[in-house]
Amino acid sequence: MEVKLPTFDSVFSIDCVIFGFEAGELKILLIERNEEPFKDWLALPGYIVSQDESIDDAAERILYELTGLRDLHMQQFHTFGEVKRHPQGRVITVAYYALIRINGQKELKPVTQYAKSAFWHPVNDLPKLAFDHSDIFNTGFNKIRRRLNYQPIAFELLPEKFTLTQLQSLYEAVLNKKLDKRNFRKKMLSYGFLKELDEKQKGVSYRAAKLYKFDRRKYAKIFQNELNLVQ
Amino acid sequence: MEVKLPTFDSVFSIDCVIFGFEAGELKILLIERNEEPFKDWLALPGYIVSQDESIDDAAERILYELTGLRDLHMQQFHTFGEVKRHPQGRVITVAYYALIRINGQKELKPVTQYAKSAFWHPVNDLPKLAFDHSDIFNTGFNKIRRRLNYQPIAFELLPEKFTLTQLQSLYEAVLNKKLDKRNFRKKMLSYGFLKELDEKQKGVSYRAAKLYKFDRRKYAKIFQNELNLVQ
DNA sequence: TTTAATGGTGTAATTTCGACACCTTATATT
DNA sequence: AATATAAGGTGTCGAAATTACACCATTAAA
Repeated sequence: MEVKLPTFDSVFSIDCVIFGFEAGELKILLIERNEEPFKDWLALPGYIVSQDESIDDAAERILYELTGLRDLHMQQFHTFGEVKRHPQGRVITVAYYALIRINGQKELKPVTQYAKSAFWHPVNDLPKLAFDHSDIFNTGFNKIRRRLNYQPIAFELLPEKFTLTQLQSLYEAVLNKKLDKRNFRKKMLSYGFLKELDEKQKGVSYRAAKLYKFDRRKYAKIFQNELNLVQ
Repeated sequence: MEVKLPTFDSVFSIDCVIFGFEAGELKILLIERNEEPFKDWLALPGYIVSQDESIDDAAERILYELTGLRDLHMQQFHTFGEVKRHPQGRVITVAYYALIRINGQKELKPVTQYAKSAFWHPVNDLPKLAFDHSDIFNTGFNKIRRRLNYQPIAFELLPEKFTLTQLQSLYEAVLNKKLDKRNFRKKMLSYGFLKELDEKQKGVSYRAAKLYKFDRRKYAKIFQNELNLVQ
Protein backbone atom coordinates (compact mmCIF):
# COMPACT_ATOMS: atom_id res chain seq x y z
CA MET A 1 0.00 0.00 0.00
CA GLU A 2 1.40 3.37 -1.00
CA VAL A 3 0.65 6.13 1.42
CA LYS A 4 1.39 9.74 0.70
CA LEU A 5 2.91 11.71 3.51
CA PRO A 6 1.00 14.80 4.50
CA THR A 7 3.20 17.81 3.85
CA PHE A 8 3.11 21.33 5.10
CA ASP A 9 5.42 23.20 2.77
CA SER A 10 7.92 23.64 5.53
CA VAL A 11 11.52 24.55 5.04
CA PHE A 12 14.62 23.42 6.86
CA SER A 13 17.73 25.35 7.09
CA ILE A 14 21.14 25.07 8.65
CA ASP A 15 22.96 27.78 10.56
CA CYS A 16 26.57 27.54 11.56
CA VAL A 17 28.45 28.96 14.52
CA ILE A 18 32.10 28.66 13.58
CA PHE A 19 34.58 29.46 16.32
CA GLY A 20 38.15 30.45 15.80
CA PHE A 21 40.91 31.69 18.07
CA GLU A 22 43.30 34.41 17.10
CA ALA A 23 45.41 36.93 18.95
CA GLY A 24 44.16 35.64 22.28
CA GLU A 25 40.57 36.27 21.29
CA LEU A 26 37.70 33.96 20.52
CA LYS A 27 35.96 34.84 17.26
CA ILE A 28 33.10 33.63 15.13
CA LEU A 29 32.45 33.72 11.46
CA LEU A 30 29.81 36.12 10.17
CA ILE A 31 28.54 36.91 6.70
CA GLU A 32 27.01 40.00 5.24
CA ARG A 33 23.72 38.98 3.66
CA ASN A 34 23.02 39.77 0.04
CA GLU A 35 19.40 38.58 -0.04
CA GLU A 36 16.07 39.50 1.44
CA PRO A 37 15.01 39.29 4.14
CA PHE A 38 17.62 41.04 6.26
CA LYS A 39 19.59 42.06 3.15
CA ASP A 40 22.84 43.77 4.22
CA TRP A 41 22.53 42.54 7.78
CA LEU A 42 25.17 40.49 9.47
CA ALA A 43 24.22 36.88 10.09
CA LEU A 44 25.55 33.44 10.83
CA PRO A 45 26.38 31.49 7.71
CA GLY A 46 23.26 29.50 6.91
CA TYR A 47 21.01 28.35 4.14
CA ILE A 48 18.33 25.93 3.08
CA VAL A 49 18.74 22.17 3.09
CA SER A 50 18.06 20.42 -0.22
CA GLN A 51 15.94 17.34 -0.66
CA ASP A 52 18.72 14.94 -1.46
CA GLU A 53 21.30 15.65 1.22
CA SER A 54 21.45 14.73 4.88
CA ILE A 55 21.52 17.61 7.31
CA ASP A 56 25.17 16.88 8.13
CA ASP A 57 26.06 17.06 4.44
CA ALA A 58 24.00 20.20 4.04
CA ALA A 59 25.90 21.86 6.86
CA GLU A 60 29.21 21.22 5.12
CA ARG A 61 27.96 22.35 1.75
CA ILE A 62 26.35 25.51 3.03
CA LEU A 63 29.35 26.58 5.02
CA TYR A 64 31.54 26.02 1.98
CA GLU A 65 29.30 28.04 -0.29
CA LEU A 66 29.17 30.96 2.06
CA THR A 67 32.74 31.06 3.26
CA GLY A 68 34.91 28.80 1.13
CA LEU A 69 35.77 26.69 4.17
CA ARG A 70 35.75 22.90 3.83
CA ASP A 71 36.21 19.72 5.78
CA LEU A 72 35.46 21.10 9.19
CA HIS A 73 34.27 18.78 11.84
CA MET A 74 30.82 20.22 12.39
CA GLN A 75 28.48 19.17 15.09
CA GLN A 76 24.81 19.77 15.51
CA PHE A 77 23.84 21.37 18.79
CA HIS A 78 20.22 22.58 18.75
CA THR A 79 17.19 22.96 16.53
CA PHE A 80 15.19 26.18 16.52
CA GLY A 81 11.54 25.83 15.65
CA GLU A 82 9.53 28.84 16.75
CA VAL A 83 6.71 29.57 14.34
CA LYS A 84 7.67 33.17 13.72
CA ARG A 85 11.39 32.93 13.63
CA HIS A 86 11.53 33.63 9.89
CA PRO A 87 9.47 36.53 8.54
CA GLN A 88 8.59 34.81 5.27
CA GLY A 89 7.34 31.43 6.27
CA ARG A 90 7.88 28.44 8.45
CA VAL A 91 11.56 27.67 8.65
CA ILE A 92 13.02 25.31 11.18
CA THR A 93 16.76 25.51 11.47
CA VAL A 94 19.30 23.07 12.75
CA ALA A 95 22.30 24.81 14.26
CA TYR A 96 25.82 23.42 13.99
CA TYR A 97 29.08 24.48 15.47
CA ALA A 98 32.67 23.88 14.53
CA LEU A 99 35.97 24.95 15.97
CA ILE A 100 38.78 25.74 13.58
CA ARG A 101 42.23 27.17 13.31
CA ILE A 102 42.29 30.63 11.89
CA ASN A 103 45.23 30.90 9.59
CA GLY A 104 46.06 34.39 8.56
CA GLN A 105 46.25 33.34 4.94
CA LYS A 106 42.93 31.49 4.89
CA GLU A 107 40.76 33.45 2.52
CA LEU A 108 37.09 33.75 3.23
CA LYS A 109 35.33 34.05 -0.07
CA PRO A 110 31.66 33.35 -0.55
CA VAL A 111 31.09 31.09 -3.54
CA THR A 112 27.44 32.05 -3.93
CA GLN A 113 25.72 35.37 -4.37
CA TYR A 114 23.80 35.00 -1.13
CA ALA A 115 26.59 36.53 0.88
CA LYS A 116 28.58 39.63 0.07
CA SER A 117 31.42 38.79 2.39
CA ALA A 118 32.50 36.56 5.23
CA PHE A 119 34.80 37.55 8.08
CA TRP A 120 35.87 36.81 11.64
CA HIS A 121 34.39 38.81 14.46
CA PRO A 122 35.28 38.71 18.19
CA VAL A 123 32.55 37.09 20.25
CA ASN A 124 32.80 39.76 22.90
CA ASP A 125 31.47 42.56 20.80
CA LEU A 126 28.89 41.06 18.49
CA PRO A 127 26.50 43.34 16.64
CA LYS A 128 22.81 42.63 16.27
CA LEU A 129 22.35 39.69 13.93
CA ALA A 130 19.62 38.76 11.47
CA PHE A 131 16.69 36.50 12.43
CA ASP A 132 17.17 34.84 15.83
CA HIS A 133 20.85 34.37 15.15
CA SER A 134 21.89 36.04 18.38
CA ASP A 135 19.99 33.36 20.30
CA ILE A 136 21.56 30.68 18.18
CA PHE A 137 24.99 32.06 18.87
CA ASN A 138 24.38 32.22 22.61
CA THR A 139 23.11 28.69 22.76
CA GLY A 140 26.13 27.48 20.82
CA PHE A 141 28.58 29.41 22.93
CA ASN A 142 27.15 27.91 26.09
CA LYS A 143 27.41 24.45 24.58
CA ILE A 144 31.07 24.68 23.71
CA ARG A 145 31.83 26.37 27.00
CA ARG A 146 30.49 23.31 28.79
CA ARG A 147 32.06 20.90 26.35
CA LEU A 148 35.48 22.42 26.85
CA ASN A 149 35.38 20.82 30.28
CA TYR A 150 35.05 17.27 29.20
CA GLN A 151 36.11 17.01 25.59
CA PRO A 152 39.42 17.89 23.95
CA ILE A 153 37.96 20.53 21.69
CA ALA A 154 40.48 23.21 22.59
CA PHE A 155 43.02 21.61 20.30
CA GLU A 156 40.86 22.16 17.25
CA LEU A 157 41.22 25.89 17.76
CA LEU A 158 44.96 26.00 18.24
CA PRO A 159 47.69 25.50 15.68
CA GLU A 160 49.08 21.99 15.59
CA LYS A 161 52.05 23.04 17.67
CA PHE A 162 51.22 25.28 20.56
CA THR A 163 52.60 26.49 23.86
CA LEU A 164 51.02 25.87 27.22
CA THR A 165 50.43 29.57 27.60
CA GLN A 166 48.44 29.61 24.37
CA LEU A 167 46.38 26.70 25.59
CA GLN A 168 45.71 28.41 28.88
CA SER A 169 44.72 31.68 27.30
CA LEU A 170 42.26 29.82 25.09
CA TYR A 171 40.63 28.28 28.16
CA GLU A 172 40.56 31.66 29.80
CA ALA A 173 38.93 33.25 26.75
CA VAL A 174 36.21 30.63 26.48
CA LEU A 175 35.49 30.26 30.18
CA ASN A 176 35.93 33.96 30.73
CA LYS A 177 38.03 33.68 33.85
CA LYS A 178 41.64 33.70 34.90
CA LEU A 179 43.31 30.39 35.69
CA ASP A 180 46.34 29.68 37.82
CA LYS A 181 49.39 29.01 35.66
CA ARG A 182 51.01 26.36 37.81
CA ASN A 183 47.80 24.47 38.50
CA PHE A 184 46.73 24.61 34.88
CA ARG A 185 50.00 23.15 33.63
CA LYS A 186 50.12 20.51 36.31
CA LYS A 187 46.64 19.33 35.43
CA MET A 188 46.98 19.40 31.66
CA LEU A 189 50.27 17.56 31.70
CA SER A 190 48.97 15.00 34.18
CA TYR A 191 46.50 13.66 31.61
CA GLY A 192 49.35 12.42 29.47
CA PHE A 193 47.93 13.32 26.07
CA LEU A 194 50.17 16.32 25.44
CA LYS A 195 53.36 15.49 23.65
CA GLU A 196 56.32 17.71 24.38
CA LEU A 197 58.22 18.52 21.19
CA ASP A 198 61.94 19.23 20.77
CA GLU A 199 61.01 22.50 19.21
CA LYS A 200 60.54 25.97 20.58
CA GLN A 201 58.44 28.92 19.66
CA LYS A 202 60.00 31.26 17.09
CA GLY A 203 59.87 34.95 16.42
CA VAL A 204 59.14 36.18 19.89
CA SER A 205 61.19 38.86 21.59
CA TYR A 206 61.47 37.02 24.86
CA ARG A 207 62.34 33.58 26.10
CA ALA A 208 60.77 31.08 23.68
CA ALA A 209 58.38 28.52 25.11
CA LYS A 210 58.39 24.80 24.44
CA LEU A 211 55.91 23.59 21.85
CA TYR A 212 53.45 20.79 22.48
CA LYS A 213 51.20 18.67 20.32
CA PHE A 214 47.89 17.05 21.15
CA ASP A 215 48.27 13.29 20.81
CA ARG A 216 44.86 12.08 19.69
CA ARG A 217 45.84 8.42 19.81
CA LYS A 218 46.99 8.63 23.40
CA TYR A 219 43.88 10.57 24.30
CA ALA A 220 41.63 7.90 22.83
CA LYS A 221 43.54 5.19 24.66
CA ILE A 222 43.34 6.93 28.00
CA PHE A 223 39.73 7.97 27.78
CA GLN A 224 37.65 5.25 26.18
CA ASN A 225 34.67 7.47 25.95
CA GLU A 226 34.89 10.71 27.73
CA LEU A 227 36.78 12.08 30.58
CA ASN A 228 35.65 13.66 33.75
CA LEU A 229 32.66 12.54 35.78
CA VAL A 230 32.00 9.11 37.10
CA GLN A 231 34.69 6.50 37.37
CA MET B 1 10.11 43.56 -1.74
CA GLU B 2 8.33 40.27 -1.25
CA VAL B 3 10.46 37.22 -1.78
CA LYS B 4 9.06 33.72 -1.84
CA LEU B 5 11.02 31.12 0.03
CA PRO B 6 12.13 28.18 -2.03
CA THR B 7 10.48 25.07 -0.59
CA PHE B 8 11.25 21.43 -0.95
CA ASP B 9 8.16 19.72 0.32
CA SER B 10 9.96 18.49 3.35
CA VAL B 11 8.30 17.20 6.46
CA PHE B 12 9.23 17.61 10.07
CA SER B 13 8.32 15.25 12.78
CA ILE B 14 8.85 14.83 16.48
CA ASP B 15 9.82 11.62 18.23
CA CYS B 16 9.73 11.20 21.99
CA VAL B 17 11.84 9.09 24.30
CA ILE B 18 9.90 9.02 27.56
CA PHE B 19 11.68 7.45 30.50
CA GLY B 20 10.03 6.02 33.57
CA PHE B 21 11.25 4.04 36.55
CA GLU B 22 9.32 1.16 38.05
CA ALA B 23 10.23 -1.89 40.09
CA GLY B 24 13.90 -0.94 40.06
CA GLU B 25 13.94 -0.88 36.28
CA LEU B 26 14.29 1.92 33.78
CA LYS B 27 11.59 1.83 31.12
CA ILE B 28 10.54 3.77 28.04
CA LEU B 29 7.22 4.37 26.44
CA LEU B 30 6.49 2.58 23.15
CA ILE B 31 3.48 2.57 20.89
CA GLU B 32 2.18 -0.01 18.50
CA ARG B 33 1.74 1.69 15.15
CA ASN B 34 -1.58 1.61 13.36
CA GLU B 35 -0.45 3.28 10.13
CA GLU B 36 1.79 2.55 7.21
CA PRO B 37 4.69 2.47 6.96
CA PHE B 38 5.76 0.07 9.70
CA LYS B 39 2.12 -0.70 10.56
CA ASP B 40 1.99 -2.98 13.61
CA TRP B 41 5.59 -2.29 14.50
CA LEU B 42 6.67 -0.91 17.82
CA ALA B 43 7.96 2.64 17.72
CA LEU B 44 8.66 5.70 19.77
CA PRO B 45 5.68 8.00 20.06
CA GLY B 46 6.06 10.48 17.23
CA TYR B 47 4.23 12.38 14.55
CA ILE B 48 4.31 15.27 12.16
CA VAL B 49 4.64 18.92 13.18
CA SER B 50 1.94 21.28 11.93
CA GLN B 51 2.50 24.64 10.32
CA ASP B 52 1.24 26.75 13.15
CA GLU B 53 2.93 25.26 16.21
CA SER B 54 6.45 25.54 17.52
CA ILE B 55 8.38 22.31 17.76
CA ASP B 56 8.18 22.41 21.56
CA ASP B 57 4.40 22.72 21.37
CA ALA B 58 4.24 19.98 18.78
CA ALA B 59 6.16 17.64 21.05
CA GLU B 60 3.61 18.12 23.83
CA ARG B 61 0.64 17.73 21.55
CA ILE B 62 1.95 14.63 19.80
CA LEU B 63 2.83 12.87 22.99
CA TYR B 64 -0.62 13.61 24.35
CA GLU B 65 -2.34 12.31 21.26
CA LEU B 66 -0.42 9.09 21.24
CA THR B 67 -0.33 8.30 24.93
CA GLY B 68 -2.75 10.54 26.81
CA LEU B 69 0.13 12.02 28.81
CA ARG B 70 0.28 15.78 29.36
CA ASP B 71 2.35 18.48 30.91
CA LEU B 72 5.64 16.68 30.88
CA HIS B 73 8.78 18.68 30.89
CA MET B 74 10.13 17.65 27.51
CA GLN B 75 13.52 18.57 26.20
CA GLN B 76 14.93 18.42 22.73
CA PHE B 77 18.13 16.42 22.41
CA HIS B 78 18.98 15.74 18.77
CA THR B 79 17.71 16.10 15.22
CA PHE B 80 17.91 13.21 12.79
CA GLY B 81 18.16 14.14 9.15
CA GLU B 82 19.45 11.27 7.03
CA VAL B 83 17.90 11.33 3.57
CA LYS B 84 16.60 7.76 3.69
CA ARG B 85 15.45 7.55 7.26
CA HIS B 86 11.79 7.52 6.22
CA PRO B 87 10.77 5.17 3.40
CA GLN B 88 8.12 7.51 1.99
CA GLY B 89 9.84 10.82 1.66
CA ARG B 90 12.09 13.30 3.26
CA VAL B 91 11.32 13.53 6.95
CA ILE B 92 13.58 15.24 9.41
CA THR B 93 12.75 14.49 13.00
CA VAL B 94 13.52 16.36 16.18
CA ALA B 95 13.86 14.00 19.15
CA TYR B 96 12.74 14.95 22.64
CA TYR B 97 13.06 13.22 25.96
CA ALA B 98 11.18 13.48 29.21
CA LEU B 99 11.42 11.71 32.55
CA ILE B 100 8.24 10.91 34.41
CA ARG B 101 6.80 9.04 37.33
CA ILE B 102 5.07 5.87 36.36
CA ASN B 103 1.96 5.53 38.46
CA GLY B 104 0.39 2.14 38.26
CA GLN B 105 -2.98 3.73 37.70
CA LYS B 106 -1.85 6.07 34.95
CA GLU B 107 -3.70 4.88 31.89
CA LEU B 108 -1.97 5.05 28.58
CA LYS B 109 -4.61 5.52 25.95
CA PRO B 110 -3.89 6.81 22.49
CA VAL B 111 -6.29 9.58 21.55
CA THR B 112 -5.71 9.21 17.82
CA GLN B 113 -6.01 6.25 15.48
CA TYR B 114 -2.34 6.36 14.61
CA ALA B 115 -1.43 4.16 17.53
CA LYS B 116 -3.14 0.97 18.64
CA SER B 117 -1.68 1.03 22.12
CA ALA B 118 0.96 2.60 24.29
CA PHE B 119 2.89 0.86 27.07
CA TRP B 120 6.05 0.85 29.17
CA HIS B 121 8.94 -1.36 28.15
CA PRO B 122 12.23 -1.99 30.02
CA VAL B 123 15.18 -0.36 28.30
CA ASN B 124 17.32 -3.42 28.79
CA ASP B 125 15.40 -5.65 26.44
CA LEU B 126 14.11 -3.43 23.65
CA PRO B 127 12.77 -5.06 20.50
CA LYS B 128 13.57 -3.80 17.02
CA LEU B 129 11.83 -0.49 16.49
CA ALA B 130 10.37 1.18 13.41
CA PHE B 131 12.40 3.62 11.29
CA ASP B 132 15.69 4.64 12.97
CA HIS B 133 14.03 4.72 16.35
CA SER B 134 16.60 2.43 17.92
CA ASP B 135 19.28 4.98 17.10
CA ILE B 136 17.13 7.73 18.47
CA PHE B 137 16.62 5.83 21.69
CA ASN B 138 20.33 5.15 22.09
CA THR B 139 21.25 8.75 21.55
CA GLY B 140 18.66 9.84 24.08
CA PHE B 141 19.72 7.28 26.64
CA ASN B 142 23.30 8.46 26.43
CA LYS B 143 22.17 12.03 26.88
CA ILE B 144 20.23 11.44 30.06
CA ARG B 145 22.95 9.18 31.41
CA ARG B 146 25.33 12.08 31.20
CA ARG B 147 22.81 14.59 32.47
CA LEU B 148 22.06 12.52 35.54
CA ASN B 149 25.50 13.58 36.73
CA TYR B 150 24.96 17.27 36.74
CA GLN B 151 21.25 17.90 36.85
CA PRO B 152 18.64 16.81 39.36
CA ILE B 153 16.66 14.80 36.85
CA ALA B 154 16.47 11.67 38.99
CA PHE B 155 13.69 13.20 41.06
CA GLU B 156 11.43 13.47 38.04
CA LEU B 157 11.44 9.69 37.80
CA LEU B 158 10.77 8.91 41.44
CA PRO B 159 7.53 9.33 43.37
CA GLU B 160 7.36 12.53 45.33
CA LYS B 161 8.32 10.74 48.52
CA PHE B 162 11.12 8.25 48.10
CA THR B 163 13.72 6.38 50.10
CA LEU B 164 17.45 6.78 49.70
CA THR B 165 17.65 3.20 48.52
CA GLN B 166 15.20 3.93 45.72
CA LEU B 167 17.24 6.94 44.72
CA GLN B 168 20.41 4.91 44.70
CA SER B 169 18.93 2.08 42.69
CA LEU B 170 17.74 4.58 40.11
CA TYR B 171 21.26 5.91 39.74
CA GLU B 172 22.54 2.38 39.49
CA ALA B 173 19.99 1.49 36.83
CA VAL B 174 20.78 4.48 34.65
CA LEU B 175 24.53 4.45 35.08
CA ASN B 176 24.61 0.68 34.98
CA LYS B 177 26.98 0.20 37.88
CA LYS B 178 26.94 -0.45 41.59
CA LEU B 179 27.49 2.42 43.98
CA ASP B 180 28.62 2.33 47.60
CA LYS B 181 25.70 2.80 49.95
CA ARG B 182 27.43 4.87 52.61
CA ASN B 183 29.23 7.14 50.20
CA PHE B 184 26.14 7.64 48.11
CA ARG B 185 24.05 8.70 51.10
CA LYS B 186 26.74 10.91 52.52
CA LYS B 187 27.10 12.75 49.26
CA MET B 188 23.41 13.11 48.46
CA LEU B 189 22.60 14.38 51.93
CA SER B 190 25.56 16.73 51.92
CA TYR B 191 23.99 18.79 49.13
CA GLY B 192 21.19 19.85 51.41
CA PHE B 193 18.35 19.67 48.91
CA LEU B 194 16.82 16.49 50.26
CA LYS B 195 14.22 17.04 52.92
CA GLU B 196 13.81 14.28 55.45
CA LEU B 197 10.14 13.62 56.19
CA ASP B 198 8.55 12.36 59.39
CA GLU B 199 7.06 9.53 57.45
CA LYS B 200 8.22 6.03 56.73
CA GLN B 201 7.76 3.64 53.90
CA LYS B 202 4.64 1.47 54.16
CA GLY B 203 3.71 -2.02 53.10
CA VAL B 204 7.14 -3.57 53.09
CA SER B 205 7.89 -6.80 54.90
CA TYR B 206 11.07 -5.54 56.47
CA ARG B 207 12.24 -2.51 58.37
CA ALA B 208 10.64 0.53 56.78
CA ALA B 209 12.94 3.26 55.47
CA LYS B 210 12.63 6.99 56.01
CA LEU B 211 11.05 8.96 53.22
CA TYR B 212 12.63 12.01 51.62
CA LYS B 213 11.45 14.73 49.31
CA PHE B 214 13.38 16.76 46.74
CA ASP B 215 13.29 20.43 47.68
CA ARG B 216 13.43 22.26 44.37
CA ARG B 217 13.57 25.69 45.99
CA LYS B 218 16.57 24.80 48.08
CA TYR B 219 18.19 23.22 45.07
CA ALA B 220 17.80 26.38 42.99
CA LYS B 221 19.20 28.47 45.79
CA ILE B 222 22.24 26.32 46.31
CA PHE B 223 23.17 25.73 42.71
CA GLN B 224 22.88 28.75 40.54
CA ASN B 225 23.97 26.77 37.58
CA GLU B 226 25.03 23.20 37.72
CA LEU B 227 26.71 20.64 39.84
CA ASN B 228 28.23 17.20 39.85
CA LEU B 229 25.81 14.92 41.55
CA VAL B 230 27.51 11.57 41.72
CA GLN B 231 31.20 10.81 42.24
C1' DT C 1 11.50 -17.01 68.84
C1' DT C 2 13.78 -17.21 64.87
C1' DT C 3 14.63 -15.97 60.21
C1' DA C 4 14.91 -12.98 56.34
C1' DA C 5 15.45 -8.73 54.39
C1' DT C 6 16.78 -4.21 54.28
C1' DG C 7 17.90 0.19 57.04
C1' DG C 8 21.26 2.85 58.75
C1' DT C 9 25.75 4.46 60.30
C1' DG C 10 31.75 6.38 60.84
C1' DT C 11 36.55 6.37 60.16
C1' DA C 12 40.92 6.44 58.17
C1' DA C 13 43.90 6.56 54.07
C1' DT C 14 44.36 8.58 49.64
C1' DT C 15 43.78 11.76 46.13
C1' DT C 16 42.70 16.02 44.29
C1' DC C 17 42.41 20.98 44.52
C1' DG C 18 43.74 25.55 45.27
C1' DA C 19 46.59 29.15 46.86
C1' DC C 20 50.77 31.15 46.36
C1' DA C 21 56.27 33.70 44.52
C1' DC C 22 60.53 33.58 42.56
C1' DC C 23 64.38 32.49 39.59
C1' DT C 24 65.51 31.64 34.48
C1' DT C 25 66.03 32.63 29.79
C1' DA C 26 65.89 35.04 25.39
C1' DT C 27 65.73 39.24 23.05
C1' DA C 28 65.96 44.20 22.54
C1' DT C 29 67.88 48.49 24.02
C1' DT C 30 71.37 51.52 25.56
C1' DA D 1 78.94 44.76 27.49
C1' DA D 2 75.44 45.89 30.52
C1' DT D 3 70.81 46.43 31.46
C1' DA D 4 65.89 46.22 30.84
C1' DT D 5 61.88 43.79 29.41
C1' DA D 6 58.81 40.10 28.96
C1' DA D 7 57.35 35.79 29.42
C1' DG D 8 58.89 30.79 30.66
C1' DG D 9 58.97 27.51 34.01
C1' DT D 10 58.76 25.32 38.52
C1' DG D 11 57.08 23.03 44.13
C1' DT D 12 54.85 22.87 48.52
C1' DC D 13 51.51 22.79 51.86
C1' DG D 14 46.89 22.77 53.83
C1' DA D 15 42.07 21.89 52.87
C1' DA D 16 38.61 19.39 50.83
C1' DA D 17 36.79 15.57 48.49
C1' DT D 18 36.84 10.80 47.49
C1' DT D 19 37.20 6.07 48.33
C1' DA D 20 37.22 1.65 50.70
C1' DC D 21 35.26 -0.88 54.04
C1' DA D 22 31.61 -4.04 58.03
C1' DC D 23 28.37 -4.51 61.43
C1' DC D 24 24.39 -3.75 64.39
C1' DA D 25 19.28 -2.30 64.20
C1' DT D 26 14.68 -2.83 62.98
C1' DT D 27 10.55 -4.77 61.12
C1' DA D 28 7.48 -8.33 59.52
C1' DA D 29 6.72 -12.95 58.43
C1' DA D 30 7.25 -17.68 59.40
